Amino acid sequence: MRAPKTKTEIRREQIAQVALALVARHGLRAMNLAALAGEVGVVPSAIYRHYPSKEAVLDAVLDLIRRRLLENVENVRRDFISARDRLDQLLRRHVDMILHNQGIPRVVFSEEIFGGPPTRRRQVYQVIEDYLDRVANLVREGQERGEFRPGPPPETVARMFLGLVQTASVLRLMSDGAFDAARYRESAWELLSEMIAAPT
Amino acid sequence: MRAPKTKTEIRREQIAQVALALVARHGLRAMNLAALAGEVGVVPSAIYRHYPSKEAVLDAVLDLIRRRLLENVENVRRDFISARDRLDQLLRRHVDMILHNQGIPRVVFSEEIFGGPPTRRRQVYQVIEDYLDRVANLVREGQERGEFRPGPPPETVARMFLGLVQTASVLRLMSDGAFDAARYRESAWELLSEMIAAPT
DNA sequence: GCTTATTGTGAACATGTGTTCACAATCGAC
DNA sequence: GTCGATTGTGAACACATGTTCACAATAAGC
Repeated sequence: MRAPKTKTEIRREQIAQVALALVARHGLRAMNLAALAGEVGVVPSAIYRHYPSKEAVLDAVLDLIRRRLLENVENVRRDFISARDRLDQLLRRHVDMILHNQGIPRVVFSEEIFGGPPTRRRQVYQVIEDYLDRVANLVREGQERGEFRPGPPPETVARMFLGLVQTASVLRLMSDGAFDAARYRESAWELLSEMIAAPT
Repeated sequence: MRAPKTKTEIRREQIAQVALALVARHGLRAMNLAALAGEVGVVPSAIYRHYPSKEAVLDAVLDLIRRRLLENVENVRRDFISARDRLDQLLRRHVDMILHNQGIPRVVFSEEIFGGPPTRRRQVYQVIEDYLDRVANLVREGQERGEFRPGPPPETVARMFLGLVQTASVLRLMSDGAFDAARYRESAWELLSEMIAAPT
């Protein structure tokens, strides 16, 4: 049973997506060439027709993640006006995304990232910083409009925001899904939004 | 150059500590038997005189981490009275500990934990839950004493507390030490403590 | 339809790493 | 000091995994 020949652009995309899905289900370690090729329906050496190395596949996966993260911010900007709504919805979507695709935190916090070449670490750090910047901007705008009180540094709030997602995803992963991430998000957001809100 | 014979209890302890240090410096992947044995000053197969497997060494490392984490809570309880001081100091010490020994987050969030046998994941989850319980208790006591306002659920506050540490440690790791974790802790704690404080 | 570039295959190779085992050195009890 | 138990050594093994390469099948251009 030979796999049908497919144009390399399409295969590249397919491989990246399958890779992300693999990581989501069983961790980065499960993203080995045997499993990856198997899931694609191809033999391991065929991967090298489309990527020069496994490292390159990982890069593609990281790019996939980057795009999805920043896309969330843009969508929220488009769909909502008030800073509070935007943050609320962004948190909601970010947590949802991570619950449905645990590959993202698994990749971002993985050994291969920390232990790998410094280039990759910087690359991932850049993605996170980008994301943090945009969240901080949402906060800053809210302060300028008088929705939020001016005291809290937007960068700090953005990082605490990220902390909520991190905690939710780690506890979820650790507890085998038993941890109720949605409820935690709700409860924590109530406190966080109250913390930054303008006094009534 | 033959290594001196050492009683197994001492070697066991030594191996666990060296293992944790190795992870701290270069990630869990660096904790392989070659490096581990080399650092101990022994040949790889000698490790098996003291541990039945590498898995068992990891277990010992986890136990080391568990002890250090809970020890922090106890010390803070002993040294301070007010709930606010206790939380402040605990956060301070926890962040310090992680900055000085990044092996801890590296182990706790690593692939080997998530991907390994469910037993180990539950074991780590238990440690985190224990820790969260104790932090929640500090918060609860503060509320009962009137130091903190009664609204915020102690469990949520405890998880947000953990989120601060997580974010600090991840950003620190990612940025190659450039991220100023101490300043973030300070800034975030100011917001968090204000959030839970009793109205003046 | 023929040619050429592209994609897929299977086998082999290199490497890193956990583990076992027979043997040697050393320590402790008597 | 002798003897048995404990600890350390070196070599070999098993296994997973990334990678290469010669060859086969297929798609695309003319």
